[in-house]
Amino acid sequence: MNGKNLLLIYATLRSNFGFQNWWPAETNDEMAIGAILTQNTSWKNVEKAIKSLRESGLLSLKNLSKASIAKIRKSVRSSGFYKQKAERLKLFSSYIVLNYGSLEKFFKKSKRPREELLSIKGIGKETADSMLLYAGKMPYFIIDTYTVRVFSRVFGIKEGLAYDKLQEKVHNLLAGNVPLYQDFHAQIVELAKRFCKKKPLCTACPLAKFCAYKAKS
DNA sequence: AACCAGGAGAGAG
DNA sequence: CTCTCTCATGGT
Repeated sequence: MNGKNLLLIYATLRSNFGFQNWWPAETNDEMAIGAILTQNTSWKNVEKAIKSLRESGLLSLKNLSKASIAKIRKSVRSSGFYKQKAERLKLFSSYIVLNYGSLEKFFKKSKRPREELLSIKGIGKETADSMLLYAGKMPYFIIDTYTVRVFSRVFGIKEGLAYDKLQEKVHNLLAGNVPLYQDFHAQIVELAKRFCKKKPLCTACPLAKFCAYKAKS
């Protein structure tokens, strides 16, 4: 794995799938809310929850921070883990609103935004990096389960490689390119959904000719 | 009808 | 530090 073949992988994905235009959100608040709701959950189920939040006027951190847990729960039930997620939305929104007033001010003023997000209960590395990359426009490459699976198969790196180490590796190879980080992650998700499953579809995979992993037929 | 989805936290060893 | 368990709805 080096900068050159990493870019080749991206170029190949992009030419196959086209620009993905992630994250599908109208506002930064909506983006951050979606990041919490999609934890180990399919995006389709998240969309229903977001729609319900919008109809209840809860699709902003300010309103979420003022809403009751019971009301939030009703809107986010379709996204699964709804009790946890209602609490997480409440905690996160309250933290941002009380300490900074808005998400935009948080990104602008926080000295160590990633560490600060990680200190909030319910915000882990992937959720934090998603918010930083797509809402904050900051260069944090997201390492999700798909990224680990795709990179381990394509480049032969071990699946156990820790989040921060793999992220550091990518950061060193693709220095601070926000639009690239954004679309690359989206492309990886698209590839994983279509081809790089547990039962892989390598024969049809656009990365087959570069990939270290070969399916047993 | 088992399996998985754009994870995180807590506890055990 | 690395497993393992829990949280839970909805689509295939």
